[in-house]
Amino acid sequence: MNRFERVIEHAEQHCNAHGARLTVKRKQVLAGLIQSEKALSAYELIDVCKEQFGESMPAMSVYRILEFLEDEHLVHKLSLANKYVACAHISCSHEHAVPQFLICRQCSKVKEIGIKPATIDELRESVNEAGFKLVNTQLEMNCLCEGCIAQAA
Amino acid sequence: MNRFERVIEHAEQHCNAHGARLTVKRKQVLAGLIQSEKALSAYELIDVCKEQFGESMPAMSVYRILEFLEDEHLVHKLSLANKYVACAHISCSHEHAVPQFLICRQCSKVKEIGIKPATIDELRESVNEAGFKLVNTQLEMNCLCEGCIAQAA
DNA sequence: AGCATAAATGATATGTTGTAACATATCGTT
DNA sequence: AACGATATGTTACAACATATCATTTATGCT
Repeated sequence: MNRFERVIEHAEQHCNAHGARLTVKRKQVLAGLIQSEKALSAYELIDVCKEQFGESMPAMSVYRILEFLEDEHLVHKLSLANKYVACAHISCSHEHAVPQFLICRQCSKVKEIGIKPATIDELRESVNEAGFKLVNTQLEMNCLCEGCIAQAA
Repeated sequence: MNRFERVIEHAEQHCNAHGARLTVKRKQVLAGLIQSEKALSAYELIDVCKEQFGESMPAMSVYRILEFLEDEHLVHKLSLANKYVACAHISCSHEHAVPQFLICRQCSKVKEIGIKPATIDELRESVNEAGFKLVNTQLEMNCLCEGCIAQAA
């Protein structure tokens, strides 16, 4: 069983564990995201599904499915780019912290990282000083990835 | 001269200083943003301009003007919310650092803050460790503002 | 002033992202 | 089989954004 299959397997077990159903369509959308290895817009995902599974996939369905997958923490929405990316830790057993995302503006490759809690605390402190409260600590940052840096040089 | 007029005055001088033209339309768009005191979408801004100046303002013009105002650092685009906000420091004389934004998800009020350079450095360090490079340090964070927190309580 | 040029705006069309509302299909239970 | 609950399909449209070409307005030059 390769890495991809293991991740899907994990996702399935995760859903089964609390009565959520990872249906065929949902599995296709998740698979499309995982295999593309980068952030995709909902409409790009439609194209990927068409290519890979020959199935028409209405926009509405994709959005609904993405919402389901988000609720299951299998997918993250990147508001900064209006794109969606598979969670990098589907097959990890440990509890997940709220992640931070580095988004390559050139190629949409995404790295999901965990910033040091101390740094996050400092950020939260700055926010509190301004009289606001963070609703979550999901940070999204516009970056360039290694590959695109090398290419630019 | 009230605060609003002073800011517009500053914006005008800023543009004149390097041959950029703060035309009537551009001034209206900027004024609309400043007076609303929160982030507005381009289309909300069209409505504001219609109300305040009775002028029709095609979407295309608003986007062009927003782009101009961004280039002049008079306006910031908030990608997290697809909205635009007037720079909070138009009438400051000091050099501007790249700002960070706290966006109230309830009411679109925005606070422009400067996070401690040390914290930003730590963030950048985390990004570098992941093999990425920040293209800028404009952070946008989903928050609740004081007013909306009070209301929710 | 008159003219050439560039900058700004207008007008129209279209692309992209996302949702509302209602219809149909599928699954699980009794 | 009948029912309720969940999932998906269909259509239409709202909201956000850009492309392209025409027209108008400002500016510099002779």
